[in-house]
Amino acid sequence: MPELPDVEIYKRYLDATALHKTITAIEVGSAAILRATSGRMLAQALRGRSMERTWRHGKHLLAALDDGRWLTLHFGMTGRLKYFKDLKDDPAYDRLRFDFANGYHLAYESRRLLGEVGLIEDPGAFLAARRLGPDAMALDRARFLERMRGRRGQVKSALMDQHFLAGIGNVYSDEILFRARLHPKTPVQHLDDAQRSDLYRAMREVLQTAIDRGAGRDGLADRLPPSYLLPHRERGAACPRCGGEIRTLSCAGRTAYYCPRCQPIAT
DNA sequence: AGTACCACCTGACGGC
DNA sequence: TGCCGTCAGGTGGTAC
Repeated sequence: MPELPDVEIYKRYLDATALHKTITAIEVGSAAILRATSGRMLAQALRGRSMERTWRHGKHLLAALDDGRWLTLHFGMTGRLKYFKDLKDDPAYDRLRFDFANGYHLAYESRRLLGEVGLIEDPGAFLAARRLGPDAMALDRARFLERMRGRRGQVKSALMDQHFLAGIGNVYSDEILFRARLHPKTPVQHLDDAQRSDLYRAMREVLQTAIDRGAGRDGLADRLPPSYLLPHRERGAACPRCGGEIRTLSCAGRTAYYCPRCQPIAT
């Protein structure tokens, strides 16, 4: 479930491995992840190029090529990156493989084909076309509160709405609401100033902690503080705060996990 | 503007 | 054993 912290880790991984290396070829394992481009177009555009720097906005990872164009990577639900030397280490579900002049390879892996890789000219236009909201970690408190002022509906829906805020999905929104002690269905318009500030603080704390503890790699739940909901995010588990039973409900078409005692419904 | 629902996709899992 | 429905969840489209 690559959300903002996971994609941030992928960004750092790409920065540490694949930057400034000449691309000699690409191998398209599944054209389904290429929407607006084709394997042939992509191969032609990338051959001889290198990625020079990266940018993350929400769940999107953008890589600037040395000719001014940009590669866009979105990971859907199951996407990740793997840098490796020996082709026998090529992961299953490798959908797009970059081959570099140094003999190494970078695989864009995705079991379910819900992600997307593309080639664009202008990152600003790309983000605007998708009507993405500001990145959740790049947003200061004043701007967060300002956006919240015009918002109605369930607080969990707001956190997950990429047009409102970019980067938060189902899993981290549960954690943020748990830490802020807010019921997922609390109407935004019923939150007072103190609650909105708490929500902002919880959002930053959760996203930063997940980044610091190495999101995007297996076993994150074991590395998070035991007081977090994520290690206990399953039906029937005990709330790490009050010992009550973690419950689920349906919100914005997703399954939300929460503690009914710590996160009472506020109306 | 916000919500509900569907589709996309693949693998895991429980029921029978 | 093996078939089948359901679920996982990010996104985008549609209808209301």
